[in-house]
Parts: sequence; C-alpha cells; structure tokens
Amino acid sequence: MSMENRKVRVRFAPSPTGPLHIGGVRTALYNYLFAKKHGGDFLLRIEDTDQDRFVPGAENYIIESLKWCGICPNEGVGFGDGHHAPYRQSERKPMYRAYAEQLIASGNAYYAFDTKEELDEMRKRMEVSGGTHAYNAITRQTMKNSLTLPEDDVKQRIEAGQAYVVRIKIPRNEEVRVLDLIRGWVIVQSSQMDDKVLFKSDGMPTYHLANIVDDYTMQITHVIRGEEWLPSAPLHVLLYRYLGWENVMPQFAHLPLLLKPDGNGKLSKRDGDRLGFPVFPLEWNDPATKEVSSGYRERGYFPDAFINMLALLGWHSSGNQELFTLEELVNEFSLERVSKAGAKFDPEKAKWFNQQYLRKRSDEELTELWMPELTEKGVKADQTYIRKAVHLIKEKGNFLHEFWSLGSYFFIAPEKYDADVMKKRWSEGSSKFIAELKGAFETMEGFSSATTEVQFKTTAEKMGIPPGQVMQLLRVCISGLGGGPALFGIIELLGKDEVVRRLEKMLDVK
RNA sequence: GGCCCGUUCGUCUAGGGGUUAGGACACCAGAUUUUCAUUCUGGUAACAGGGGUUCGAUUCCCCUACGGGCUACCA
Repeated sequence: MSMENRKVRVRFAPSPTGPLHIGGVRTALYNYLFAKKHGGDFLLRIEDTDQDRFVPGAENYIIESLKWCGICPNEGVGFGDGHHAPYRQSERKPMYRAYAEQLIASGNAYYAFDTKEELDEMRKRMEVSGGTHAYNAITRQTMKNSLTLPEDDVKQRIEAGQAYVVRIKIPRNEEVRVLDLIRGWVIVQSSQMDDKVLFKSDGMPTYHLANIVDDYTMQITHVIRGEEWLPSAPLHVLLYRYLGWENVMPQFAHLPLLLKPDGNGKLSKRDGDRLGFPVFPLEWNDPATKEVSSGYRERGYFPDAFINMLALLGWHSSGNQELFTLEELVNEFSLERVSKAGAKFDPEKAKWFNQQYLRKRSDEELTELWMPELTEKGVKADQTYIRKAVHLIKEKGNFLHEFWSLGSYFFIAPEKYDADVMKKRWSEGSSKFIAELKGAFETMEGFSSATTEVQFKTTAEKMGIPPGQVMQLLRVCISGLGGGPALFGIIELLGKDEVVRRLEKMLDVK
C-alpha cells in the first residue's frame, strides 16, 4: 500500500509513570484533532516497557483525563480494542525479540555484554580524553560485544545465560535526514549518534525499538509528539530503514514544548505548586508520597474551556478567532500552523477562557450545575427564581464555585456588611436615608428595577443627597457586598417584602 | 562540553521584501448620565544584535548572543 492513500492513524503513547501533565494533554489533543480532521483513527497506546517506573493508577488517570477532556481515542487501552490489540507494550512483550534478532541477522545490531561498571569506566575514560562519552563506532571496538568477541565466545555467553543487551549499529559516517512537518528537514551526522540499546537485559525492548515496531504494526501514519523526541528521530528513521519499513514510515511532527510562566524551562509539576495553578487536568493523589496535586477539573474549569486554552498554546488559526468549539478546532487544525517556539503557559489567560465559557453556558444549564451546592446549603427556592439569580451572577464570575460567595444573598439575607464600604459610606444621615427609602418602597405598587431605581433617586434628591453617595450603601444593605450585578436587578428579583426587611435589618444593626 | 531546535508587545500569537507591524490576556484611562467585580471605547507596549543579498529586510542568507531540548539497559 502506498503512503498517500493510507488511512490516517495517529497515536498518543504516554508512559504510565505518573499523572499526565497539561503538555501531554495538549499532545493528545493535537493528535485527536489531526485524526478527526482527516477522518482517521486516534489510538491510545501505553508505553510501559520500564517496569521499574510503573506507578499504580497512572494508566487509569490518563484514561480518565482524556475522557474528561472529551478527546477519546477510538481504539486502545481503556477505549476498546481495535484490530491491533493489545495496546500495552508490556502485553506485547513476546513480539519484540524477533525484530531485535532480525536486526542482528542483517548486521544492523549486535549483542553487548558490558556491565554497568564497564560502561561507567568507558565514559569516564572518554570524558578525560575530551571525546564524547558515547557507545559508538569508535568506542564499541574496545567493549565486550558480538562485534569484538569471537563468534563462539558470544554463543557461549548467551547459552550460559549471561546478561546482554542488543544495540543498534550506527554507521560510522552517514548523513541521516528527518523530514519534520513543523520544522522541515533536520539533518544529523551518524558520527554524532550513539549505539542505543534496543533490547534490554530484562527481556523488554527499550522505547526506541518498541515504538517503531508498534507504530509499524499498528499502521501509524503520523507521529505527533513533543520536541523532546526530536533528537532521537534520526535513530528512529534508521530503525525503519534497517527493518525494511522505510516506505511506510510515518511522517513526523515535533511539537514545541510548554514552558513555565516565569523564567525559562519546561513546565513541571513543581511550577504549579510554586505559582499556584494546576499543572494536571485532574487532581492526583500520589500513592507513594501521599502528595496531592490539584487539577483543572477540581478547580472548576470546564473541559471545553480547558481544551480551547490548550489548543491555542502552540497553534493558531489564520484569523483572529480565539474561542473554538471542539468541532471548530477539528475543522481549523493543521500542523502547518503549529508554531516552532516553545509557549509559556499563562494561568491568567486560562481563567479568561473559563470566564468566556461560563458566559456561554445557558442560565438553565448553570442552574442545574449549581443545584447540588444549593441543596447542600439548604436553599429552598423555586427554579425560576434561581435561574434569574444565576443570570445576574454569571456575569460577575469566572467559575461556578464562586457563585455562592457571589450570590448567596439571593437566598439568605446578609449577616455581615462589607466593612470597607460601611466605613467609607456610612455617615450620620445614612440611617435617615435608609428609613426614608424603606418607607418609599413600602408604598410602591409595582416593584421593577426601573421603578425602584426612580424611587431611589427621587428619595435621595428629595433629601438633598447625590444618589451616587448612597447607592453603594444601598447595595451593601441588600447584599452585604460592595460589588455585584446591576443593583436594581437584584432588588427587583428579591421583591418588595424582602428588600424592605433587609433595610429594616440594617436599621436595627446600626 | 557535544548535537539538535528555537528567538515579533510582559504573555499567547498574526503577518510577511515596501504594513500606521494586526488580534487576545494582563495593565492603564475614559464611558455606560451619579454604586461595583461586568460590558463598551481608547491607550501604553514588540520584529535579540551584527553582517550580507536587495532600490528596499522585521521578513531571505550567514555569524554572534540568548533560550530550550537531548546526551540512561527512562520514556
């Protein structure tokens, strides 16, 4: 089958060594968008070839994160098997050895018996002499491997059960070219590469071998991954070549890294703790340290807002649009528009995205989302009333969890009054004004925002007080807070009886 | 150290051989006819430096600087 008419198939291939951080989520997102855009498949493969680094719960965390974000793979661990199961490399273990042996047979790989100590010693030696400390075309001649040892010695060692690894035999001096969809041609001299281990002494392949074998057998057409993989891309190209798969080798795209908001460097777990914003999509309880790391979900972010925010970190459409639904992202996405430079993460903009999505939610939907908290607080109000309150509150908040502190006064008369405003605005004549206003309100027939506002102003003017001087005071009497939605909208919704009661209460307190 | 990648407002970015270098976040100022945390309007603010190529470069090339990544029997 030629490359051109193959169905697009991409994969997200994390290692279950801990919670997925937002950089990983963005990689998954771009893979998802690319797949959907081209009517292709998006699969999840778990790269657990390093059994020492296995963290319980990490795999499930990855699956739950993708689900929460709404970017579900259509194939893979946790999402149903396709034709290429299993999708966990530990379960694919039996298939890798044959490929390592194929590479040995074709002269592109070899057995190496060096111990950890011998390797350390070699590296030290090379560093002293100023050279690179790599296992390569030069240094391998001085090491214990099937290139330097007699054939029967090698055979004997293997039969005796001596530990060995399989290393790729990188050519002495050859130009290796990788075409990256984001960066163009990247050219590396093989003299700068080293004989990476492909197959470990514990019987597992390393990432490099497993990755190539799986991408080939799973018919992956595009490898979209983080920039930290760019240096090993030439190695991967060589592996495709030596395995005889170069004609179906996937195309590569290395994504720019997500950088910490201050200073420089890759965004890490520590930055979140230090700067007070989540680095993970979901809250994570570390099973070993018992440490808890906060998540976007638990902080009250909407998944679509979170995804929208991540999509714009390293990618931009041709226009000025910044708010995209998932469907719009799918339509607009292209690797050509992914930027090359790393993107500093901005927690402030993340909040702004959530605010935008909060506003986009209907009053009905927000009411429904808020109901559990209201019920828990013992609020007994009818749906229409709550919906109207929500309508006023949502213009002032960024998160649903702020609603109660922003608008509890719609359900409970304030217990406390904003101290700053009281100090600044309460004066000798204030009681008189409140009493006067209460009386005026009581006599009103209707009680709309328009009529109460007129009543308020005439009362103030009658007493020779500029309305602006007592407006915020009235707000505090009604809500206890110094700021909030349009005041007379609140007054209308609360209704005459309640407003009068609250004015009375203020007079009692003062 | 070596190799690789990168560099437009503080941040995310658009743009591209001739532009008033555009948008968004943040910030500041006015307005919403007299409250505020919303909204609206406006403003401050950028092509890392040096050489080329060219009539002309921020845009193309080279060098330097700076930043980042990789350099494990980790992914």
